[in-house]
Amino acid sequence: MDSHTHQRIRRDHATELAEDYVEVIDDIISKSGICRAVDLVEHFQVTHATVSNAVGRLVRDGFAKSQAYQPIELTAKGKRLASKARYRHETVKSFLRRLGVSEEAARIDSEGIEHHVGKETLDAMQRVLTEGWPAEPEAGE
Amino acid sequence: MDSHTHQRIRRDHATELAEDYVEVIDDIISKSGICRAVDLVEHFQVTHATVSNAVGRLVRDGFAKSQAYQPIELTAKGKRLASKARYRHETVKSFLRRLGVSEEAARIDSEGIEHHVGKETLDAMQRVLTEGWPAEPEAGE
DNA sequence: CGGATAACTTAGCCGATGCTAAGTTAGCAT
DNA sequence: ATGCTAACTTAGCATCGGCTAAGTTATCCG
Repeated sequence: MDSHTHQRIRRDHATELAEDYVEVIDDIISKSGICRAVDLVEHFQVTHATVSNAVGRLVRDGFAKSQAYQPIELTAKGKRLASKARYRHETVKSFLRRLGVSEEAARIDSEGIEHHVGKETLDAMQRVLTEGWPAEPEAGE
Repeated sequence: MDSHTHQRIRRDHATELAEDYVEVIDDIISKSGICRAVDLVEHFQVTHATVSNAVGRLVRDGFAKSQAYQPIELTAKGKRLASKARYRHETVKSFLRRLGVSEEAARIDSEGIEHHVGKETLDAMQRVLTEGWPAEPEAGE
């Protein structure tokens, strides 16, 4: 295992929460028009203070815009991240369903897995969804 | 998405580093007889101080034993966690290889994914490795 | 045996992500 | 219009996982 792997994992962790947030914010805006902090409080089951901090980081990093006591909006950059995250998330979840995993387990595991799936793996999963399983390496039993 | 999912993900994160550490410690002990902090420094590409803190948490949580300036050992609990982690890790990596992902990408992605794979998903991956792909849902196109 | 050097620990810092408690603002209802 | 309540922010704290810098211990070599 090379020396860069763990550094990549640490870097992934740093953006995970941002991805989760923008994905959920985008979702809530699609469904109900606006996204308030209280919606995120409910969704993530954390306190208002935690959401306030997290949204502050999103704004600082250019993913969201917000004025005090006003609904949260995404920047273009935030929307791009959201749709990338959603694509990965849905691909992983559909793939797990296709693998035979239950809806419940696929929902839970895809949340955790989506942030660690590189392009190659994602493409392989997508290929299964559109073209079926790859060939067996041997004459199968 | 239910309210417990993100709490589970947060809980997973808390044990991720412990899993990575015990897995690597166990590995190094298998290969060279003893595991020193400096081996972990090299492996994870972090400083001695970071390793010292991390090992302190492992000891505190009952996964490892260590005396100052002495090699690190695993407790029975630590060894159990290590072999669980290794099994998951290898299953995920082999599964990705079978999916057609390159050795390099499988190695990297399996590192991140292994911590988020529940029993059901793990079993499904294992089944593919031993029995081949599941049936297609429809008459394929 | 006595140093030099490598290995390790400790102290103190930072940022991320969580919390509680307390203060502020917005918005509705009377 | 005033006041209540819900929504939000701010302050201050903890833990984790990084870091640097400085101190301590072990070990090996001459």
